[in-house]
Amino acid sequence: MKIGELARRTGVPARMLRYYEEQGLLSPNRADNGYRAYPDSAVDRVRQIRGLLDCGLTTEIIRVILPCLDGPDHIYLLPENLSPQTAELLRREVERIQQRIDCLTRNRDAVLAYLAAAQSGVAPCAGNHH
Amino acid sequence: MKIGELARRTGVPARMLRYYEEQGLLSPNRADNGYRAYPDSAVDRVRQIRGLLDCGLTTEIIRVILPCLDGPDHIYLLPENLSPQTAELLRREVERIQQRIDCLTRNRDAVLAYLAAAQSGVAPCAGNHH
DNA sequence: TCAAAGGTTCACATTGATGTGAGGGCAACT
DNA sequence: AGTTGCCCTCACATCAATGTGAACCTTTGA
Repeated sequence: MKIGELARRTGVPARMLRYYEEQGLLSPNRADNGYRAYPDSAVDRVRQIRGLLDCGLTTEIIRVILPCLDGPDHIYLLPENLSPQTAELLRREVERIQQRIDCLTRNRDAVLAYLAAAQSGVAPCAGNHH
Repeated sequence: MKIGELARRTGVPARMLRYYEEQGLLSPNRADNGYRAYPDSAVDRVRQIRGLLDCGLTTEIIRVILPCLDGPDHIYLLPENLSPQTAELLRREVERIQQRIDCLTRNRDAVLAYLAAAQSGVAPCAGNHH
């Protein structure tokens, strides 16, 4: 598929798709005319990228962890693909992801608790003095 | 405590503490000489802010959810503090936080699976062809 | 008293992710 | 053929978060 359709199907501006390519996150083929040709799988991949970006990961980090997401099925674990350094980097990144999950979970629960308290009419000093 | 100590204790540069104040996330008192005076609780608050920033939230959103984090104990739910619009905004934000959690969890698991597969020597098509 | 350390404001620079537009080629349809 | 729409590259602008430094005042300690 061409860039416009991918943009439509993902909601991500074509400008960003080109940017992600520049950052090494996408590698579309080129048609004879120079147009980018994306496989169908690109839709999911772009969604992955956007999700991770929204979670505060940088393109640099995403580039490292993206190869892990092609499913653990057809892994092609060349030693140069997963050097000990890369593995260590990945472990560290999992650590940081876990911290983010914990942080978000804590804050989600706090906000939910706040909303619940508010909704159950625990409004002490103003508003509903009947 | 003064800004330098808060910076030391949180690892956040003083510049950023002033910026967070400008964004309405911190409101230190001022001493007679004009120096900012932070309460001890500021340490935790700054950690909250940093955590949420790292998770991709903006200062604008953090400003909205920060009041929820002072513990559901001493909530002072004035109606102007939690208007229906604010409540709705909070619910929507919880939604987005949940999406982030899901995304991070999925990706964490994928990376872990990848690492596990790599470590258990499942390197199919290259490297160890004996 | 003098110097060093740390505080203040103000302002400009940078970085990463994005917006926007110019200038030009390719493709499809009337 | 000409128009419309999509693609290309290149470049400059923007925005939020952050770095950096100047110019100046306050506290601290030799």
